[in-house]
Order: sequence, then structure tokens, then C-alpha cells
Amino acid sequence: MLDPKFLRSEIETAAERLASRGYILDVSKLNELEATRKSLQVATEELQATRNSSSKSIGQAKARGEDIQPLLAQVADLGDQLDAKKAELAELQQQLSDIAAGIPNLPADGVPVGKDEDENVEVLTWGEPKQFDFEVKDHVELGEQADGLDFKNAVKLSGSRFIVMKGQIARMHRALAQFMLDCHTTEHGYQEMYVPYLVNADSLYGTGQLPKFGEDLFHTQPATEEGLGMSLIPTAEVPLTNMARDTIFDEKELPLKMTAHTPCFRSEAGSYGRDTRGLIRQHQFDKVELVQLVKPEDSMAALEELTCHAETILQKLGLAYRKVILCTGDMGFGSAKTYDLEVWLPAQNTYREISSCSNMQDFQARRMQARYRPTGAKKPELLHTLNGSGLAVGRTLVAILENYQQADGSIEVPQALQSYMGGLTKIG
RNA sequence: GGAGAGAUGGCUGAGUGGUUGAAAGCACCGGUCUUGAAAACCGGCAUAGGUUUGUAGCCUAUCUAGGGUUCAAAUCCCUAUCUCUCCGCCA
Repeated sequence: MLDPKFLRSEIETAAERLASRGYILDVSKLNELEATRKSLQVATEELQATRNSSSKSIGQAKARGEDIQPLLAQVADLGDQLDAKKAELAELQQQLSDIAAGIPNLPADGVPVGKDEDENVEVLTWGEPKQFDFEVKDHVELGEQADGLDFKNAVKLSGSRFIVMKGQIARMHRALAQFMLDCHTTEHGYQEMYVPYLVNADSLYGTGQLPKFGEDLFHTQPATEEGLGMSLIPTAEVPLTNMARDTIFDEKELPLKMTAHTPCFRSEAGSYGRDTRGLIRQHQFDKVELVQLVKPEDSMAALEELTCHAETILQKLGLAYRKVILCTGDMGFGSAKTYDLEVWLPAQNTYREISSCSNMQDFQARRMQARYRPTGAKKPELLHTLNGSGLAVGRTLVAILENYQQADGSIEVPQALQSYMGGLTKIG
């Protein structure tokens, strides 16, 4: 959510910057609603003030033993007037907050302006795309040959976009998550967290999945008629970031760096037909997530740092990748600036996203009321939130299968992973 | 799943439907005193919104949350959530 005061006082600036990411702000409608709101709110509060003082004098009169009937008659219709105004105001405010909740974050200065992913800008590449002197197989073929990826049983159990892993492939999948967690906790200073995989609607609102993107999630059946029920997390960003909801931190507690390995659940609504083959796009996948809560002045540096932490994993695994900065049109709803890391996939002969690292600035913090008290300051201030994948485990497995494949279809185990797999150097 | 108890400001904890945004204590901040500290004493000490040039003033809202009764609700009624105790079940 944007700062409502900023939105009111500098609506033209806001509209301009939002337009750069393809969001059209209806300025005249908003101005009109805002003007109505202002007069309505003032009128309502005046009525309330009248009622309060009347009630007070009735109380005083009664205490003195006077006849209060005439006073009661005076305020007879005040209640109805007030109710009407209140209802009108509530409806208008609901309208305004619905609009506010649906406005994406402002792009940070320096983010390239563009329409879609084609206009993202490459920042750097690391490593050389691997050359093979035989015809490469994709991870589906490799996984099935090693008897480690079982798509047939996954379909039987759940349907498409699920996977059953077996044997050494399942073990490598587990090893990857362990390796990533260990690296982030012992080398990068993150605290390991274990979090719920089912969260409530408030949490989803806090990080921005609701109200706009509910259809991307899996929702459990409501336990009660009116209850929204709980939803499966689409990313550990939701539980990790929401730890700060309705909290005021001491300045010295920041930065707070958290990491968690969780499954992630996404309905992938709207991506029918995309990446239907293989592990790239699943309804359920594992991810090691990085989240930082920082002071506002530190958040841009923190984004660079957090992205490097994700890159470290790729480097340790010897996987070639490139780093791109997303253009305004390709950024996520709540992000002010995002780097994507894309790993080289030989079978697709291209780079594919394996991590996305974003600085949300105060966008989520405002929704969550996540604040800190600067030492000496009276008022608490909104903190900044950042998150990034470090990394998506399933896609990392894909990258390893494809990049470390041998001519006979076996898979070399990357050096960094061997100690996590009992010294195993080769699969299949 | 069954039975009961509870939820008040940073914490503890009063509160008979009517100057209660809320006693008191603790904590915290400032001052007096002191060589300094402690003690004592004095004063201050919630959040959000609106209005406004204003971190001034004024107004509004907030005693878990949402409804209701009333001229007036922390206080009465209903619902939800959470916490605690006991029983049952369970990894």
C-alpha cells in the first residue's frame, strides 16, 4: 500500500510513476471520492461531537436531579442522522481503501522503464554456459532414466504439475535444501525458521497476495460459514515477513534476517500450457527463502546483499547464471526494485528464473503495520521489507541434472553437495 | 471433541451505564536535592484519523474483534477469535 497522504497530496506524481509500470490511476475519480470523503468525514465528526456534548450535559442534569425530558427531545433525531452519515462514510472509505489496496508499489529510481520481460536489463553473467560434445537430454529424460523422477505416479496421486521423487534424486533434492540453509545461516547471518504452511487472510493481505491475487493460491475449505479459512503459502515470504505484523522493533534489533525451507503452493491459474513438461512449473515446490527487515535507509544496500547471498548458492554449485534487473512492467505487485537470477539450462538452451529478489520498501510494512522505533525518536516508523529465493530447490535440481549430465545419462554430484550425500559423486 | 474461567494503556491492575482516554502501582523520560549515585519529592508519559502553513490548537475514534440496546457503553446483550484449567483423543 502506498502512503495515503502521499497519494492525496501528490496524486499526479503518483499517477505518473505508476503509469511507468503499466498501472493507470484514475486521478479524477480518486480526487472526487477524496473530496466527498473529506466533507463527509468532517460532517460526521461534527455530529458526533454534538452528540457527545449533549449526552454529557444530560448526564450532568440528571446528576443535579433536573428534568431531562426536554434535553432528550432535543437529541431525538440525532442518532438517526448520525447513523446515516456514518454508513455513508463507511461505504466511501471502504471504496477508497479497496482502491488503495489494489495499487501496486512505485518503482524505485533507476529501475528501467519497460513493458514486459523483454525489456529487463542484464546486469551480469557468471560462468560460461556449459558445452557438451554429445546431445543433451532434458531433466525429465534424465530423471526418468535414473528412476528418480516419477511423473506417472504424481499424476495418479494428484494430477499434472506434481512430482514424485525417488532414491538418489529425492536425496539430492533434500541435500540441496540442507546445503542452502546451512550456507545462509552459517555464512550469511540468517536465522533459520520453521513456519506454518497454512496462513490466515490477514497474513496474505500483509504481503500483498490479497485482495488481488487470491486465485493464484490454494485455499482450504472454510471451517465456518463466514470464515475465510486458511490458505497454503505460495512462498515462505508470507509467514516470514508477517512475523513483523503489528510489531514495533527497537532500532538495535534491525536488521532482522530470516531464512526458511518450506514447500510452496501455487495454483498457476493463468499459466495453462506454459512449462507443462517437467519440474519447472509445479503446484507444489520447495524453496529456501530469505527475508530481511531493515531500516529504510538501508534497504537498497540490503537488496544488493540479499541478491548476492542467493548468487553465492549458484556459484558454489558451479551453475552458470545471469542477473537481470526487472523493468517497471515486469515487477511484482509490491516491489520497488527486483533482481531476477536466471540459471543456464542446456536442454532449453536458455537462462531460466531460479530466484527473484525484491525490495518492497514500506509497501508491505504499511499493510502490516510493521515498524521500528528509531533511538531517541518519539514516533515509530515503518520499516522496509525484502525477500528473495535462495533458491528455488526444484529448479536448482533441474539445473544440476541438466548441467552435470554425462554422455551415458548419469549425473555428476557437484562438489559442494557431496558431503550432504554421504560422499556420493555420481547418480544413475 | 466436552466442561469451566478469562481478555483493560509498555507491564501489573481498579473500574456502580453519565465530565473515564480510563484510578493506582511498576517501568520509562525530565527536574529539584546530592561531590556523584541511590532515596525522596515535583512534573511528564498511548495510538490512529481528520482539520490546519503547523511536531501548536481543536475535533473524532480506540478498554481483543465485529454486531446490537441506549440520549449516553470499558461497564448491558449477541457472535467470533485468542488464552488458561480440567476431561477425552492424538504424532
